[in-house]
Amino acid sequence: MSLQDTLSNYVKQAVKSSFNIELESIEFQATRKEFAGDITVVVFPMLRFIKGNPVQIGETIGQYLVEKIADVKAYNVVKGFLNVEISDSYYINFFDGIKDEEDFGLVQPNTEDKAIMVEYSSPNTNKPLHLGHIRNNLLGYSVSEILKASGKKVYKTQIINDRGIHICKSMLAWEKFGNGKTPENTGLKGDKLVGNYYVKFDQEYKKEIQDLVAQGTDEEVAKKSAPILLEAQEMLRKWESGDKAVVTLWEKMNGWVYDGFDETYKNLGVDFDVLYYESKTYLLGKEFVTEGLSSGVFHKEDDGSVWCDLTDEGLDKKIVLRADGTAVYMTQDIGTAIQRIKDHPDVGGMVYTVGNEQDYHFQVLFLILKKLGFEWAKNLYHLSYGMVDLPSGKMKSREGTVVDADDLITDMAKTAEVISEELGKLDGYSESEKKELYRTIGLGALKYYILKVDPKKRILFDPKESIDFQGNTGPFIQYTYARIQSILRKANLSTHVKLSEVELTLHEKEKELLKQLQLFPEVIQNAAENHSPALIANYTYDLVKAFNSFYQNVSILGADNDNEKTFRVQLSNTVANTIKNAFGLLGIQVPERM
RNA sequence: GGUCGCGUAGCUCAGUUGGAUAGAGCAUCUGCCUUCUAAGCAGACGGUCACAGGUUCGAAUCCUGUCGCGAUCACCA
Repeated sequence: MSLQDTLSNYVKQAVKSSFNIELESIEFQATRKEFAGDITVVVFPMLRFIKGNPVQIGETIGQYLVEKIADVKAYNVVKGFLNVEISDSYYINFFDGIKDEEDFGLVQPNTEDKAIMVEYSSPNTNKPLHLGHIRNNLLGYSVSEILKASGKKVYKTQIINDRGIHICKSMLAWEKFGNGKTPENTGLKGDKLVGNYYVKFDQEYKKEIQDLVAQGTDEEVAKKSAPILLEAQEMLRKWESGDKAVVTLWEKMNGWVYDGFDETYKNLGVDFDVLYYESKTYLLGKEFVTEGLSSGVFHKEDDGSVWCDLTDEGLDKKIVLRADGTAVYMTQDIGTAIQRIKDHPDVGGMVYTVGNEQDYHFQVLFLILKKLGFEWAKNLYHLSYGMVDLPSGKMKSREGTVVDADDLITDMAKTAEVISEELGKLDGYSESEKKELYRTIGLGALKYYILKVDPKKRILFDPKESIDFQGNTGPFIQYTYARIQSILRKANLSTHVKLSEVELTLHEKEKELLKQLQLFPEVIQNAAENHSPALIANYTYDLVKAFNSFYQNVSILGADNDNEKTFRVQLSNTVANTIKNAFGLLGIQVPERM
């Protein structure tokens, strides 16, 4: 039983015996630094039930706790706050329990529980990944890992948007202007090559509009009648009817893009368990529209289009099938969701990592699925995140104002290299070791920078200002981990002392560290419930701050006696493991030296 | 205009179920490298928690309104 539960029980008993009142719950908080004590019972909420002076009530409870609980050393009351001091032995016992647990805080997946499917990335196959995708990927991957660590089975998935007019645009431009260029004969990454033709299409399209306008055509008409656009639309029709040549081209170019994406995913350190392709799912969902029609969830307009009326829920009407009977985005998403559950019957809920511009879409989608009567529909969560904007405004791939994912990763490694060279700590390492290290540090900086902020908030990214490596950053935490490894290398950890059987007085800083460590399992559960890697990042930073303060002010290797030394080395080791576990949840590696 | 989200130090961000005097980093300034890695530590400076009401023992946090920023309101995806 946790300390808080124990205390809670005894506080209730104290109130029962002194005031003859049954309290349902007790409020706790960490004691502020300026007061003596470790944990604080807030008396104010009890005033609702107990009439009296909060200080007096606090005193009464405090006395009871000291008498009944061995680990409660002392107490003091300030206004309505009962500060309770916990004995060192409690912390030492706790530490004895976890110090050999490599996986402290992480829970094995419970196979009884329903699994969760997490969708993220979901790119279009006509252009390379950019900074916005990086945020998406890091969030989705990290939330998956956090859910796993909280005891859930997780499937990582994505829906690849491999069809549609935008794909045809790059295909058409390649056919017209590509001159047979391939990733092989140009050395270009496949997604980059294809992306170039998407930009090329847009340039041609704009040129044609200009020409038409110059000839006296109305601009709006020109936008719709530019020959290259008509050609692209024709290509889409051919694709949909299964035209051999078009489909072959489509397969070839998508293949290039997938190779490019795979490389980026690998560099980013993310992966997927199961893939869905829009080309295979876009026709799904229609049968459920029919079903929804008969059950009255949907209704048909005179022109044949099918709608879902959500005005009772405070939302609008939403179209679920076009008048010509073809599927829209919503139809496809309904179908895909149902298909996923069919394919994976153990899944009981899904998380969609998609930008906040689609908040409304997912609100409607979830509601429709609920109305269609699916049990799992109540366990759907839209992990909505803010855009990553540049100082110049939005990123637009067509206009080339994007921060490319691959370039950014390379730049980060380069910055790590410059800083490392300045500090000159890596002398004696081979070039390949150094290179690997720069990558780890650069990626650590990038990932932490993105994940430490609340997903809901939009991020302003200034490419001119490089991401920091000092302070609340990934490299700072990685650095602390590397330093602990250095301690462990120099200390001989062979002595296995059971700390609870040894006389040991805790230093103030050590106690702070232990308190911080204790929180880790709780933080993981919290992060899983809130789908927020930021909680893990900020926790890790606090832990590292506490360790650094300890490290700087307390000699670890030069302790007064062997027991003290063993304890401090073990404590450092446990902190290192916790950092590693926490960073694992963020997908960040920790280097042994740096 | 309707709906949703955000607004905390000069900048970037934390702030648990409403709790004590609002917390970090960057930047600026002061100390600390002959001791386990100074990508560090200790400290100083910096706040009308956008604004105005309300709820209560107590509000950055909950409610209402106003302002600012963003997103969204397609038979696009």
